[in-house]
Amino acid sequence: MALSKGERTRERIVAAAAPLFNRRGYAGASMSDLMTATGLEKGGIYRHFESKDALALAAFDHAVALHGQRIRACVEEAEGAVDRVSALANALAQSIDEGVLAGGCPLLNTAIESDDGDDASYAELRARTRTAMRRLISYTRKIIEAGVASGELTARIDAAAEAESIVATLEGALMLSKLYDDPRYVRQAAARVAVQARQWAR
Amino acid sequence: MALSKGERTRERIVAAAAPLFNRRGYAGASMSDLMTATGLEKGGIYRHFESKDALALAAFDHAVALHGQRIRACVEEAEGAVDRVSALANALAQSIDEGVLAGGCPLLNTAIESDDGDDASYAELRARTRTAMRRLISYTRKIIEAGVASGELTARIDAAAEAESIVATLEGALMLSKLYDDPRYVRQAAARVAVQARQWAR
Amino acid sequence: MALSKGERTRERIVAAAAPLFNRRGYAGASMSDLMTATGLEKGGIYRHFESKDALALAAFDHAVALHGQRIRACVEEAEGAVDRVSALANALAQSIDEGVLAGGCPLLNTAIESDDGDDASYAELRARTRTAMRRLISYTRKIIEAGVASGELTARIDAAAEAESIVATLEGALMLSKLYDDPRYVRQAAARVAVQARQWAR
Amino acid sequence: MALSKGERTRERIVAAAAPLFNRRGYAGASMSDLMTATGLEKGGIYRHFESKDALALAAFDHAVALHGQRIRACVEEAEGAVDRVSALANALAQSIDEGVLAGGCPLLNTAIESDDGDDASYAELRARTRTAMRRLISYTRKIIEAGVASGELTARIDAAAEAESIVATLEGALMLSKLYDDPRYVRQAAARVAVQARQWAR
DNA sequence: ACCGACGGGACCGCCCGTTGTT
DNA sequence: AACAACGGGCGGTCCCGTCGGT
Repeated sequence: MALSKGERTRERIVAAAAPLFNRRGYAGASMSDLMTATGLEKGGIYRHFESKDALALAAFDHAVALHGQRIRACVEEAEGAVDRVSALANALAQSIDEGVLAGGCPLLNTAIESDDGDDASYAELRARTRTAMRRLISYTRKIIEAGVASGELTARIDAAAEAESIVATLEGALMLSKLYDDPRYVRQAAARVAVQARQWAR
Repeated sequence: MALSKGERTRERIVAAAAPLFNRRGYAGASMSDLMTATGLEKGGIYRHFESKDALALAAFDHAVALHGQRIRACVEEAEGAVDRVSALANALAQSIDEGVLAGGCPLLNTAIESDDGDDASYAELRARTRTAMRRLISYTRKIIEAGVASGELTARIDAAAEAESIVATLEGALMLSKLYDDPRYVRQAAARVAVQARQWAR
Repeated sequence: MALSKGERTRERIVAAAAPLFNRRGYAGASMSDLMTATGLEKGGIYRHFESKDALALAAFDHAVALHGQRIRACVEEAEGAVDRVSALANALAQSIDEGVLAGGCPLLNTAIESDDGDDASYAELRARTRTAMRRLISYTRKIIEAGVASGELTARIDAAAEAESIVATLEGALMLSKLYDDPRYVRQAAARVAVQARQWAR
Repeated sequence: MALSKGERTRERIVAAAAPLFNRRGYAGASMSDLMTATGLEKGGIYRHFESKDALALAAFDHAVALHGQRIRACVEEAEGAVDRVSALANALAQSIDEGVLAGGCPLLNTAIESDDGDDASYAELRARTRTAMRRLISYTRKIIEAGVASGELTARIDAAAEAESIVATLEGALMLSKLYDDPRYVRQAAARVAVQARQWAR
């Protein structure tokens, strides 16, 4: 399918910018960094994005899309709610692996960086983070609800609350794993989520 | 009074800088911000700190100390492992309340901001965050262990793993509450931790 | 035309910076001074030089090149060792003339300013000054040696020592002329050098 | 004899400031440097000098006095114009020795640093340098004149011109010795001066 | 007599963004 | 479509000097 040269360049820029923003943060990544990462001069970048903010948003969307795709891919390989919940936990846990998206889970990073209520330039980034996080929680909830509907999981659980808890636990564990540069924390958290899912199945 | 004028000013600066750094991040808070926050000119600040980095570290230590004191105070009011674990969860959950320390839990914030391995200026901040987080987890573990030792809690649990899980869950929930500006997430997480602690008591 | 716009601007900056550094010294000339001298904003200058140091080095090289060219031009007009030595002395003496290079002999200035052993930022400047001075002395020596070889000058003189002495005398006299804003000292020194050269010819 | 405590401190400051200014230059030595060199706080220094300029002038005078005393002491040990001229040359050559006055001959240094005609703050320093240099040349001239008057030296020489030439040569050689961190240049220059003085005696 | 606290300003370096120019 | 040149401004740091205190 035909992307024009300009569109391909745009994609290249976004793909190069995403890990950079994810590692250094939106404010921490400079146009200089982006220039070296993309191999383009400033003019070349500004041709495709009207501002650094606009590029940051595109890069964030790209990162979130990658992140979401990987999670959905893992989940859809599994069958049944228990396995799917486990798969989702494992997939989220893999966010720390370099190679997936350098810098870890973009939702976590952006949620923390863009939390300053005053700053206007973060508003849109924050809004998108909220939406993406909502989607992640909602996706988790639907997996649980499907399990309940099919009878695989007990009806006594509150799917919405459990979904929030799962995401919170995993993101918190991701933070610890990043802090200590040690995957143990997320792995353990993912294992716990899997255990709990199995308990819901009894 | 034991503090000289300079020492008092130093404390004032640190006290004013701590929430600023905690909200805007270490890189995001500028010396200009610090000047307006402290009411001092740049020269006055640099009299007490040899660099912005040094001030940031002092402010971080201050924030962590405040954070830790508040938690310990809550915990020590409670009796018994179950209540103490619940108290700790509630105390951590209060980190989002403005008024305690604007900007939320400093450990969470710094862990995320200082995660770029390359940056040399973050190294010390990161090291201190690790130590402080280790202490928080360790403190939690000791509460559980004391409960096990006294027979209040079942010996079947792995205190270290549970402590890590509790902290991860609460920090992850703090992130969600900050993202959505809604205390619901942390409150729910704290409630869950309390429920689980009660289950260990049976 | 062989120079691009950027290269021309770079030359303009160097040409404007050279007399400024030569007059005020490397540390004494500020970026503000350079901005007004070049008519560019800081951003425009930093486009062409990565630091003030780099610009200072380029300006020094430029000054030395100008200085050397003028001397060589004077010397090459003369025939015979005696006249050439005299021409070199006169050319060096002209270093004080404003219009040639404001601020006097760059070798003298830089040798004095960059003499603090501790300062790292002066190291390269100092190294280049040494090289340039070595070249000046060496150039003088070769003129004398050529005179000896052709039989014009007596073989009893030590060309290397005489070259050093000539340069030392002229530079010292330049210093006096600058101090008193009076060309008498260098003129007299140049005259002496010429007299001595004539004595070598007998 | 009785100097008050304040006067002694003042002397201490000047003695500590002199080598510092001589090495780093007037502008290059900061009040911070002076504080560490003197062991005093800023307030302690400004109690005795109304400005950095005033201290610099006092330090310059001190340096020049030291310098002059050493030279006169060397000269007065010698008898006869030839030996005295040689002694003066040797004494001046010793200016490069650390331990005498770190940073070399203060006249040379100040003459070069304060040569920017525009700068008002250098005016007084420059004026004093002129006076001190005039004195040095004049002192040299008088030694020669005394030799002529006593019949030790030929009357065919122009004492004033020879004095200027001697000082110029030695200062120029000092510059070379400082540049290359090699006493050879000044030593050779001093030897040449001695040889010439002996020729005047025939 | 000396210390310590602070102000206000200048320093260099880097930032992001715009505008000609290939 | 991309580069290269440049503007204007803010970043942290260090400067010199004053002034209240001891």
